Amino acid sequence: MTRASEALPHHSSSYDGRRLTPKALATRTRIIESATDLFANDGYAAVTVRGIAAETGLSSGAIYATFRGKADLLVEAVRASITEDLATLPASIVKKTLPEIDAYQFTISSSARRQRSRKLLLEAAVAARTDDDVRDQLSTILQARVDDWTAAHTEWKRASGAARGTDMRALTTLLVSIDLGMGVLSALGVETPSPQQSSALVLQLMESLNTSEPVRRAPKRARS
Amino acid sequence: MTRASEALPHHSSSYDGRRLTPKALATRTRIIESATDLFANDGYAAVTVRGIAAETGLSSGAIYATFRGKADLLVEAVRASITEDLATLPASIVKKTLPEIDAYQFTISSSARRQRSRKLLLEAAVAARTDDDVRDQLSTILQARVDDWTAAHTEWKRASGAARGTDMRALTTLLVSIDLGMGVLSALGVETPSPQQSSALVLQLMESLNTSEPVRRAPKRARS
Amino acid sequence: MTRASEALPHHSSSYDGRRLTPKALATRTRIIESATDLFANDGYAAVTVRGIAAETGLSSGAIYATFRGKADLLVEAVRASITEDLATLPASIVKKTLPEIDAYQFTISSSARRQRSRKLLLEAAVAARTDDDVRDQLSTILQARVDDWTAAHTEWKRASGAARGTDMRALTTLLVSIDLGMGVLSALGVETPSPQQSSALVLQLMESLNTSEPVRRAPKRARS
Amino acid sequence: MTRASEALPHHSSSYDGRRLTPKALATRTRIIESATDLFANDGYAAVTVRGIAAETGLSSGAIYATFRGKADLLVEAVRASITEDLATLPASIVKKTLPEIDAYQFTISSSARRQRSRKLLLEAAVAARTDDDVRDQLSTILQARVDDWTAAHTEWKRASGAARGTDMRALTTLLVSIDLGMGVLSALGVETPSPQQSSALVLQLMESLNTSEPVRRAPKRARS
DNA sequence: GATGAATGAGTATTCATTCAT
DNA sequence: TATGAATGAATACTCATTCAT
Repeated sequence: MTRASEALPHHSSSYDGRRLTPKALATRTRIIESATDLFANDGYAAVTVRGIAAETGLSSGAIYATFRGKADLLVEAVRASITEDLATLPASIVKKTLPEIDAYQFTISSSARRQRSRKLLLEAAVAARTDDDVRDQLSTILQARVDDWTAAHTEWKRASGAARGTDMRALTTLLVSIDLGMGVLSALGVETPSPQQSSALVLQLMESLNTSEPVRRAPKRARS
Repeated sequence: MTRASEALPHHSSSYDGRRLTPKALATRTRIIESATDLFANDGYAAVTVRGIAAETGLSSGAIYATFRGKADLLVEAVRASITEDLATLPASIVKKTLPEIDAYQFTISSSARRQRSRKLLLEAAVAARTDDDVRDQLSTILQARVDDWTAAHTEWKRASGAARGTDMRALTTLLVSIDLGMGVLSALGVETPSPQQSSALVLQLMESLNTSEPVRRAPKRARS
Repeated sequence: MTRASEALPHHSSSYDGRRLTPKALATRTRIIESATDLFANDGYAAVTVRGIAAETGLSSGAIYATFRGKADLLVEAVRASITEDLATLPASIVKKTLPEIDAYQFTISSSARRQRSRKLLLEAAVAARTDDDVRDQLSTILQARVDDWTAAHTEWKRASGAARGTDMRALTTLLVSIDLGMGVLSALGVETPSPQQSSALVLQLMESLNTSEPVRRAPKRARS
Repeated sequence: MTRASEALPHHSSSYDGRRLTPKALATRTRIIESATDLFANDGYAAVTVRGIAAETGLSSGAIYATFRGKADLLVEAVRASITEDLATLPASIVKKTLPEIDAYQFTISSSARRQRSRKLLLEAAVAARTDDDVRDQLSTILQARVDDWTAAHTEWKRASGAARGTDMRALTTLLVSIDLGMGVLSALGVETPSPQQSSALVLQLMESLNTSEPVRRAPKRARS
């Protein structure tokens, strides 16, 4: 009876996709794409809602009919970006060993897509520091991603018998950190290693987990 | 595009320290300290020049007598923070091996000082993305630091004969990235490994550079 | 200056009721009812056309099929409210004397219906200050009501021989003013007299018109 | 030590006047005067902060250096208006009896000053309905004024022995209501009595309190 | 009749920065 | 050096209204 559907725009944008007119969904997608580009290139703070609207070919009001506001848009941009990232690898995933996959991530790390994603995450991190709501949402999204990746590494550990004594969550987080950290350095104008170099180092780290004793127990004579 | 670029006669704040009355220097230091705290805690964008002034016990106008503007203040805060970071370790540097020092960095990575520094750098990175002038200055400051650290690793490589075939700049950058990347994850509300875990992993990576063949040449059969 | 003045073909909403399908009439009535509630409770400025639509179970577009716009809705809400007010008393009108009726109005002045009406009129008054079209329409509606009431008092004066020298329009207006003025005070958070007290004072005023000489002629020695 | 004086603009504007640079005070007064005019003439909702600034010959930022915002400005405008109203009568207050003073208020009720004040109060009342903070502040200001006036009437009652059985607060509130109510009618485009007529009616009401028995006790046979 | 996606004008508010004192 | 009053540009967000379907 109460068709509050219009008055209170869905705005639970967190998971939507269903319950949206095809038209509305298309608009939503278009807006997210524009927003992602702008946030990543110009920086969250410097981007204007009007700018996003213009880029999308809409009026600023249209943005607010679909998203709660600029912050919500950022969160959704991150969500979409993460989702897309995951959907991008599959092709080679089955055929290689996990360490190779990890290393592969760095090989492609200079691709436009990956860079955009990394920049976006950087902007999101800073926005999250000030906006609790953003932080909470991003936390959920990203933690889930790390969890998935951790599970993959745990499975790899079990199957290969490698990395005895190494915490897979720590390892996974560290790998993600490297990627993000390079994004920070890059933003700061510091030279970062080439994809090949990063990739090689990461592979080396992963390999070392197979052979060497867990460092933890005998850090002093580890090399003897 | 470059904002704070107009050269005002009385401050080339980039390298100052000389040419300032003790009183002025004290004021300058106090301002930087307040600014660093605020930028790190509340975020660069959210911090107000007036807020910094208030925190320091000055009027906003007084800030502009010492710094070119908010952006300049950020750069100087980073410079001071970096300088302080370096001055903090020395004590133990001579007595341990480089890998242990690297690992040590992560051990103390949860100290208030280090966290503040990491947060500041995160804010700086994002600000640098929008402000070319900031980026240029920070680039110089940080590149120098990485260079120093790289030199230390290169020396270690030479002395220990370890890490054949590994690019020391890449390694150094990677180590710094891990630290910064964890700062990003932390800001995003994602759990990060404990200092012990990070430290152990890093040590393991460093150790592996001694034993194993350089991964680069034979990535496919690296573990055989 | 006159905003809602453009004459759209299908609604001269001013006097409608005829020329509408039963269904349309029902919708119209429902909308007015919702609008009245919202305007009175939340204030004209704070109420949204979409909010009214949602409350009514319609889309905002539907409102515009029936009313020229928000302002028109306000006018119609007032018209309906006034009409209803008049229809509410009749029962006792014949049995009591006019002064008693006047006093009675204040007795019931705290009823939900009366309060809503008073609040609506307050909002309307302020809206009318800015919107000439609204003002003109409300003026017509309300002036007519005061005229009716004035006529009743004039008849009473003639019949009872009371209130010699007193202008009945002035008296009527004053009685209405008291009611509205209390609404203003109430909105301002100022305590207003109880219905009993107001009622008693009004009755006393009316009574005084019977006994005392018209004050007008001898204001100076009035109390001697 | 903390000179937060600049960072947190005084903003306790409620009672200020002291602790303000002469210059600042002058600015403050000028702003209030402009705001009062605009609010009264164009209506609170229709008035723009920029408009007030322009009228005052300042930038919009200057307004916010002195007032919390538009709402605060409204409250202060009312406070100033009330204060000024009180300061305007004194001349004749001592020489006349209270009823005559009450009546006098209506005589001058068409003066520009009084009209402006009444319009302002009307706008304030409507704003108060939506903004609790405004309501609370206005409530305090106006309640105090009614209290003062009530005290005067109570004293008059005691001294003259008049108005036995009549609640002086109720009477006072009613007198104020009449004034405000006429403002509402006027805004609604309804004719209001001339100052003379209003004045005469009020005087008559007041006089009746002297002679007649309190209506309260014998409402039923009041006309017999 | 109704829907709801889209418009786009309108505005309060913030804040880095300047400058007369 | 310091103050703090003043500037004025910049922007997120709201909402009455329209119109293709």
